[in-house]
Amino acid sequence: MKPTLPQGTRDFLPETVYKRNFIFQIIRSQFELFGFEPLETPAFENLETLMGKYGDEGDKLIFKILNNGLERVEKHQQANEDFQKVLQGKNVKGITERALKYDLTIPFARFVAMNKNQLNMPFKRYQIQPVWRADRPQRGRYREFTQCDADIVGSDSLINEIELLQIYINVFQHLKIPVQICINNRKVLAALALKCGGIHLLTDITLAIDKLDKIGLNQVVEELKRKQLSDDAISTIQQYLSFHQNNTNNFLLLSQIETLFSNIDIATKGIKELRFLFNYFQNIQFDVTLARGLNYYTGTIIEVKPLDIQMGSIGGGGRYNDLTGLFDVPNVPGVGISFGVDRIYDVMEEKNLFPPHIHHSAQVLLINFDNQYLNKNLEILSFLREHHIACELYPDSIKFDKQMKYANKKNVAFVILIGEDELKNNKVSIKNFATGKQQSVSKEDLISILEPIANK
RNA sequence: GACAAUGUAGCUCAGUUGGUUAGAGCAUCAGUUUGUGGCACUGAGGGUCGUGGGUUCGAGACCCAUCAUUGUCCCCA
Repeated sequence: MKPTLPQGTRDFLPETVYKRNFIFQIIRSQFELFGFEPLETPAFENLETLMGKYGDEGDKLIFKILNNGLERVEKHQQANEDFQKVLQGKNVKGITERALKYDLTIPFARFVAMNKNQLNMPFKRYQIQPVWRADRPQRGRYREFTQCDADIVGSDSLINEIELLQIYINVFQHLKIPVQICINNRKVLAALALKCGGIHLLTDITLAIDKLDKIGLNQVVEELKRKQLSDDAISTIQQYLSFHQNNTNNFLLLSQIETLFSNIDIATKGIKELRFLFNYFQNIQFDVTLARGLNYYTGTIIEVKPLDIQMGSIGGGGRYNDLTGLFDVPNVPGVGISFGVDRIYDVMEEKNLFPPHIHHSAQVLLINFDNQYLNKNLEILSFLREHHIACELYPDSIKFDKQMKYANKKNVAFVILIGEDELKNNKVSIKNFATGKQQSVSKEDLISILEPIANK
C-alpha cells in the first residue's frame, strides 16, 4: 500500500523536533518560573464532557471515536437504530461515546471538578499536549496541534491576569517574535449587549464587531441588520466602534466607553478591571472589538497576534468565573492563557527566528574499522559518556568514506578513529571536523579536547 | 459545508498548438580514492505521468468523472 498521512497531520523530522523543543522549553521554563505545576490529561474524553462547551461550530469540529464491537451480531438491530440517529446529526452513545480532546481547558475543568477538594487552591497548572480538531486544514491550521496552557483556578484576583500577561511578554521576548497583545473585557461587551436590548444579543454582536478590522464598518453594520438589530442598537454599536477607529490610547478609550455605559453596573466593573491592568502594562492594547469565540469567558479576554505577518492569533485566553459549573461544581473562578506552538513555529520559520545551531544529537562519531577493535571502542564510548560527551559508534564496519560521509551529514564536531595503529600505540586519533585537523592523543587527553562540547 | 489551484523519478519542478524511446537539478548507488568527509569529475539505477473512462491514427497535454493535497470563505490556536 502507498503510505500517506491523515489530512492536517504532520511528521516532525529531527530538525523540526529540535526547533519545537526550543519553543517548548522556553514556554515551560517561564510557566515554572511563575509557579505553575505540570498536569497531563488523556488524549480522549467522554464525548459528553466535551459536547456543548465550544458552541455549535465547535461541536462540529470535535473528533468522535467510533465504538468498538458494533459488528457483533446481537448488537446489529440496536446499532442500526442508533446509526439512523447519527445520520440525522445526533450523537448516540451506542455509536460513539468518546472523543479526542478539542482543547486543554475543558478537560482541565473536568479534572478540577473531579478533584477540587484534593487541590491546593489556588491551583496553578500548566499543560503541554496535543489537541485535535476536525477542521479543514489551511495556512496555520492543523487537525492535530499542540497547545501550551497555563491556568489558575480558585482565585478572583487580578494579580493572576498580571502574571499571565507577564508570561506572554516574557515568552515572546525570549522567542524574539514581535507581537501585539490585545485585551478586552467580557463585562464591557455584556454592557454593550444590554444597552442594545439584552444580553441574549451578546453573541450576535460580538461575532459581528470582531470582524471590524477585517471587513470594515459598513459590512459590520450590514451583518447587524441581517441579525435584526434595532436602528438604535446599531447606532450605539457604531458609536462604540468609532472609539476604536479614532484612537489607540488605552485610557482615553476607557473614559469614552465609561461615558457611553455610564449607567450600567457591569460596564463599570469591567472598566475598573481594565484600568487596573493598564496601570501595569504600557505595551498592551485595549481592543474593544476583541471578543473571542468561547462563551465561557466572563472577564478579561486576551489575544496575541504576531506583527508583520499574515497569521491568525498565536495565543489567547481569558477569565472564566464558573467553568467547573458545567460539571456541577460551582464557585471555582479561573483565568488562563494558551500558546499555539504550531503557529509560533510557522511564524519563527517564516521570519527566520530560530537560532542557527539548535540541534543536540551526538557530537562525536567513532569510526568502526573492524570488530576486533570493538572492546576499545566500547571503552572509549563509556569513558566519554561518563564525562557527558554525546557520542556514538558507527554500528557496521563498512567502507571508511561511507562512515565519514555519515558523520558529515550528521554534522558531528569530531570523529574518533581506533584501528591497528592506534591500538598498537595505545592512543586514539581524533579529527576535528570543522578544521580537518587530526591528532593522535591518549584517552585522557580526549576530555580536554572535547570539554567545550560536553552536555553539562 | 461553498469555491479555487495543484497532482510527472525519493524530493523540487520543466515538458511548446496533441506527434519518435518523458527530461533537469538535488538525493541514492558505483567509480576516480581499499585509513580520511565536504568540493570536483565519470557512470548507473530509478516513471503503469494520482485513478478510471472518453475524444484521436496518436494523450503527460484535450473532455468527463473520481480521489488526494494545498489555499480562500466560515470558524479557530
